Amino acid sequence: MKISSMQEYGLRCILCLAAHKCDTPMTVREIAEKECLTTDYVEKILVTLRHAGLVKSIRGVNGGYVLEMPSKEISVAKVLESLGPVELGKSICKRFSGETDKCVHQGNCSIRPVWGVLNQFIYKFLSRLNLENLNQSENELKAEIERQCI
Amino acid sequence: MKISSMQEYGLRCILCLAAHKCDTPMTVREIAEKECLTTDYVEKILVTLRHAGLVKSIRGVNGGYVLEMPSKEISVAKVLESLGPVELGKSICKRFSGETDKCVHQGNCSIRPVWGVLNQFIYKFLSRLNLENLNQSENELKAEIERQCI
DNA sequence: CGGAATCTTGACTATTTTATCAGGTATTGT
DNA sequence: ACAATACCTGATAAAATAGTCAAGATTCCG
Repeated sequence: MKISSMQEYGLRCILCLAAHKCDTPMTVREIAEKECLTTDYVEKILVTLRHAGLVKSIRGVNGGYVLEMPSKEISVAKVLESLGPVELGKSICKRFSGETDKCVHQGNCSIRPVWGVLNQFIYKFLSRLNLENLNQSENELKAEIERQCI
Repeated sequence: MKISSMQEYGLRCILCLAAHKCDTPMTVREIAEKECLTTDYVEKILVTLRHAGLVKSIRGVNGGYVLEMPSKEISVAKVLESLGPVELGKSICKRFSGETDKCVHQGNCSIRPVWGVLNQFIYKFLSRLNLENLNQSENELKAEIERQCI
């Protein structure tokens, strides 16, 4: 059970933009240096985020990337979704091994509700969190989440 | 965000064993047929489950696999854990990209609590569920989970 | 005993996901 | 205009995951 590295790194990159207070856009190189990633990889991630409408690019000298909207309006769920699937069991029930072209449990699958409930919780949780929330110290955030969610 | 196919298929296979009421063990072939997987793949999965002490094998003619303990005592969490990681962000904070040998956010990572809370919820939830619970119709289970968990 | 049924193992191949590379295109400042 | 800066794109390489194959070991039964 894991998130893809694109999702994790993408979240970090966009968080970089959210934390960047200056008016000037942030270049790919700056983000890459901050996160210790290669510029090529950061590039790729940002292109995906741009296609999802979460960041926008400014070309030319002094160009770079900025958030498309205020950090408060960008939920973690949106960021992760744009970089890959967020639901847990979804892909499995669509991939089938060899012999049949539909899930053996089509009619009655007792595993489905397990993923269902988890997905619902995960999605709700990630939708409530936005980049502004994440833009505070680890301890503050932890406290806030625990107060709010448990 | 996804579970590995080994985890999904492994859960299905051990669920097969749990649902198998006869005294005789179930052969790899029978499980494979029921789940529409190849015998080789089922084999591989069962070996893993055996190493985790969740099933035991009986060799020779009339052999096969049986649960190592009553289905009530086997939690879904244990099954999934034995087949791969269950925690979400764990592997990411240990994999690093290229340039440094430790996480850039070591000291103060606001993403960590996000995975932390999710992991805690997921783990609790999957620990409460056992194979006996799953061994009922989709609708019954769904009702039970929703009553209990939300 | 001897062979059929069944598990056991490890190496191998295929597919998907990650990450890099290199060459291209757009924009801006001077 | 033009050179510098920075985004854009598609091909390719590397690594991880998924799935297959083949030969071996163990047990049962006649």
